[in-house]
Amino acid sequence: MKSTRVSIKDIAIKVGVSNATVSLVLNGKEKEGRIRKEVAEKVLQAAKDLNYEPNNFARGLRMGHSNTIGLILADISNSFFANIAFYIQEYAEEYGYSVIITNTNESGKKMEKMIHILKSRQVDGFIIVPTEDGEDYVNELSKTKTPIVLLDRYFPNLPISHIVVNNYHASFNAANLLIDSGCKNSGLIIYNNKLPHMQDREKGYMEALTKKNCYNPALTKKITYSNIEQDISNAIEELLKENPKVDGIFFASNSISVIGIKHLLKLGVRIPEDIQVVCFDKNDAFDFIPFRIPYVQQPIQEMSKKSVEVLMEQIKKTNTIPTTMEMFARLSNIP
Amino acid sequence: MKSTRVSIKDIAIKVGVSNATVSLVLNGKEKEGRIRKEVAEKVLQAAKDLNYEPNNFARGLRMGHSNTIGLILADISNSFFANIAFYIQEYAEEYGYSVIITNTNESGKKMEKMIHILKSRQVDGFIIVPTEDGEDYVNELSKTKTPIVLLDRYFPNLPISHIVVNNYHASFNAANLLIDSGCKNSGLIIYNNKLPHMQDREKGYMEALTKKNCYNPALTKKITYSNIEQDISNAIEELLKENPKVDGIFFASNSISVIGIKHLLKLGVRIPEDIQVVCFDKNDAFDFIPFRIPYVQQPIQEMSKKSVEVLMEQIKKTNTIPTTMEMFARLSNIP
DNA sequence: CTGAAAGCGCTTACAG
DNA sequence: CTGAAAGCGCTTACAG
Repeated sequence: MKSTRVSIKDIAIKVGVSNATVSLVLNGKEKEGRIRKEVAEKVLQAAKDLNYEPNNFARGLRMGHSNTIGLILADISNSFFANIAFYIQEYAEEYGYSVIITNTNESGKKMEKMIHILKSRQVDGFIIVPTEDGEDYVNELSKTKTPIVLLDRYFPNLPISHIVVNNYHASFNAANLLIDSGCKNSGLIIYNNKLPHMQDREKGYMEALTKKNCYNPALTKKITYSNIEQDISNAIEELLKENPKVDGIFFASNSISVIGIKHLLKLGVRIPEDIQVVCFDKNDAFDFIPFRIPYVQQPIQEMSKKSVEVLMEQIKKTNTIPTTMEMFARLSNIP
Repeated sequence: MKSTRVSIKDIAIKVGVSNATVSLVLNGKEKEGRIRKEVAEKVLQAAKDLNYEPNNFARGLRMGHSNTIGLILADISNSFFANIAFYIQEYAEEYGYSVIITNTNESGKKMEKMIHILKSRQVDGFIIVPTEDGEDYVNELSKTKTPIVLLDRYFPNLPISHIVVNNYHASFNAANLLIDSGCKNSGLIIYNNKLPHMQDREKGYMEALTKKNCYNPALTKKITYSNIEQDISNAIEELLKENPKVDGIFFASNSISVIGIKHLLKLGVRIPEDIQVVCFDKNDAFDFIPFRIPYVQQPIQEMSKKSVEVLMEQIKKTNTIPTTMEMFARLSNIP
């Protein structure tokens, strides 16, 4: 079913002026073209009467840009990223940009595919939460001089703008909260991921405990995203069986937290009496528990806002050097 | 920063053939054009070497379609809709379509704006979860013969395809579950929304209770989306204060459930000992509670799949009559 | 088997 | 103050 489209030409004919005049008026450039007021008003009226909608393809083809940014998320079902998507859309709109949201499920191959789809759709820039195995694709993309901002994660070897949280600092504080609350045998459940954002979380945790002489490497459990439920279940059981004295756990991501707490509760572990828990990122489900679970609160709104700002700067200017921004997270919901 | 674009022409020059030949090869139409194999291979190789990416604007302008569908959601932060977005994207991809996801926050004005944005981006069709006050905008849009599928909600007066759940039936069953579990004084917390999907939920609940002679209109509390937290808090307090015998509550939507349960727990109400609860839609947070909460499980994946299928049919064919599809939800997680 | 050419709907430098 | 015309990059009917 093809809808009958009204073009600039139709308006021009109806009003009895040229395409150029209509285009000028419709784009609010009456002054530049010094169009007479009466003409401008007639054009506007005709556009309304005919129910004119501009054709973005023609415009984009001519102008060479789309006023669209491509957002590549690693896991849209994760509420942390869902929130990011929401805010990025809000801020992009302020600049007159739309956002095409795509999802990779932490797969590099899927990321490559999404990059292609978005490129062919002529997005003016990318905001990417890259996957662990996606460095080459991001690098390839950046070689084409496309504006890119990496969000939440980054590749240390690529000179590409990125907005991240100081993960080391956040984890360091989270670990200290456990220690200060009396935990002598804290465990960590974290992704087996070589990207610095995850490495930093592990390092922050490790160094905090080491400083207080209570770091035990056996209590750090690495899990994979692709087998998250089973891996966490195993990790927790190992932690409890091998080390019956475990009295604290730091869950190093949003999805790990949700699944981790679920398993603890299922096993009848009392939080915080038996085991104290600190999480990375907030989750709505925390409201369902009759006790407070402290968490690392990332400045999601600020991060989203900045990523749009930095991207816009890159899109507008011809030559920008990469902008790196590190934000600080703070502990929240401390009992 | 404008990236240097490679066009079909560049390939044509490099290989020494015409634009037409390149285009034919690139679109896999060698046979139609009966291009020689050697030429085709050369073209393909050159495209690779030059890192060619097709320009969707030019293609869309010429072809008159975008291979993109616009998805208008009422509340992207609601996991029910977030899931729908995920599945629709997956299924659309199978047809070679991309999805632009937008959000209205239950505002009709915002919906109007999103329709305009998506139209100007030449989407080939719309999948819309409409807002209560959005009937006129949807009606206006449908007059332009644009393919539309309404999802989850619909307007009874508009002859537009829609995929919904049989809400009456689902609520009827949910109410009966409360009754069968021994509830004599059930309450309902539901949106004050005149759209049939919500009306049906109320009606199903009401009629189930009426049949068993235990319907008490005072125990039905209407709340608004815009003031959801406060309204639910008030509704629950009223329910408990005015009717100390309340022994069951049906929360008629996903977001109502989450907030409602949170408030019940905060007030120290024991579920299900003091009050039994049934919810519309599943929520991850349910996993955090050491008891089972039954819920109406909508076939999200099927609904998403069907909405894409129906939309594709409308896009492909010139004249289709509206398709209405009602699916059945079932009660899940019954203790 | 392949090329030349028109045209999709815009915007903009240029001419008047 | 306004119009005629070129051109963005593609696809396709037509001619050869």
